[in-house]
Amino acid sequence: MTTPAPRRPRQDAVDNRAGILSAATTAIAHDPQASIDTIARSAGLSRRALYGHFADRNALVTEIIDAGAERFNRIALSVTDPDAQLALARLTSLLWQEAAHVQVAASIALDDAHLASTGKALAPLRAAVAAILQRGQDDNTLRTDVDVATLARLVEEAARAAITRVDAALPEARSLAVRTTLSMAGLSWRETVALLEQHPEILGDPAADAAPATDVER
Amino acid sequence: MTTPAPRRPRQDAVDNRAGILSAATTAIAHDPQASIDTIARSAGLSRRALYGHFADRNALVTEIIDAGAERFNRIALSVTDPDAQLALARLTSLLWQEAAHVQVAASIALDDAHLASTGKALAPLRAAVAAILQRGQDDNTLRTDVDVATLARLVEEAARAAITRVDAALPEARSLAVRTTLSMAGLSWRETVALLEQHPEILGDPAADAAPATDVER
DNA sequence: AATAACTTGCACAGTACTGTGCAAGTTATT
DNA sequence: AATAACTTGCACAGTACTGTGCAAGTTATT
Repeated sequence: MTTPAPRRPRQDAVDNRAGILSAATTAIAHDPQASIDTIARSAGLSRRALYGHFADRNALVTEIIDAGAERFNRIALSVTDPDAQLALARLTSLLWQEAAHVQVAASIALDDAHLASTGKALAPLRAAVAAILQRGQDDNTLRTDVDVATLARLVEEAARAAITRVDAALPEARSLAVRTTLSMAGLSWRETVALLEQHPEILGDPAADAAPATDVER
Repeated sequence: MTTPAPRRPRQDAVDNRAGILSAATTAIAHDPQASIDTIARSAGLSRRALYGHFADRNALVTEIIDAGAERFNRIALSVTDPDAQLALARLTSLLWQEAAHVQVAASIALDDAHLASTGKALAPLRAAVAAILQRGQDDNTLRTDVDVATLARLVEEAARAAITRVDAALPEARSLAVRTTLSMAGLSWRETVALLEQHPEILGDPAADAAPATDVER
């Protein structure tokens, strides 16, 4: 006998799998301990069907973490401003756009059960942040009263607070996240406001082209 | 028949009750979902005995929240500096001393199950913080690019981050908590360092009376 | 010394899950 | 139209708890 026809997965199954991941992302962002039943039902499936797509809860959570982490790490690599203040501002602004996924990371990252795997997945992002902060300390554009490792943690927490504890629907939410992060990095609020006025493209304002002194490479 | 002799509780029972509260404070700070068994055993008692002192898990948690909140609220009332920057610095410094209790509050406050009761208990503290921030915005000594309510949340999160995410055993932990809070309130890190140099008593350093210009950088 | 107060250990009922097996259905693909 | 792939619903075993009752033991207080 030959190999049994290797048919590829049915389209509805592919969609359902994606639906589960999406539902789980939302549900877990809301409550890291959301039950399998809650997730399955909010994806329009039975609990039993979910186990046809994921071996167990951990497999599902791991896949969400990895997917989210990959987006973050990709963003981190895309930020290349030599100026540390600008780099930190741009990174925060870009990450904010991924708010839904960031919230998952924020929730799971605080969950002891997955601390280790989350940490590994986010390593590139954290390395990028540490590099930016180190650069800023070296040329004295960011605070030097805290060592880089501690500063990285504080900046991460500040960003997390701004993203998870402020209504993302507010028009100034994104700007607030950026200003919060820069505050934690040592700038006064006036410096931060001035910086963002000089670089309106950081906040992705489409009507910001006509701004006075915009001269940043693309 | 007369009333059955109203004897007061035995000393060992009083001690055990206090021991449970103390063990629960520590355990819950570490993990808000710590089980009754874990708490009872770490207090050196059986799970069954704990139920002799508290009706259920909620009664225990409520008592911890209320006790912690009372300490915080008392501290908040004791801070009377007219200068908003100083007031915020002193408040943070004093609260930091209650680290163990702060950590419980930090953990429980993030726990949806007790969000409401924690909020009610901490209302006086939050009102005091809001008053300080409002004062600082009125006389332009704190940032005015964020409304008071949002700023209060961000400052609270910054303090929480500095207290829970940094090793409290480090000698500079307390100073760090204060600097973090002031950063979030809009000051640059240099302004913060200067403020603390001018008011060494805020950090409660006993040998800081004569200190002219202690270098904070390392 | 007497005794009320307290603690322990065990059994038990209840809750809220996770993960698996299986038969009976439904649906996409060939 | 045939069929492999998928989903459902149900039953079941297992885990990790919470909270209660009760008998037997221990300890502080009178």
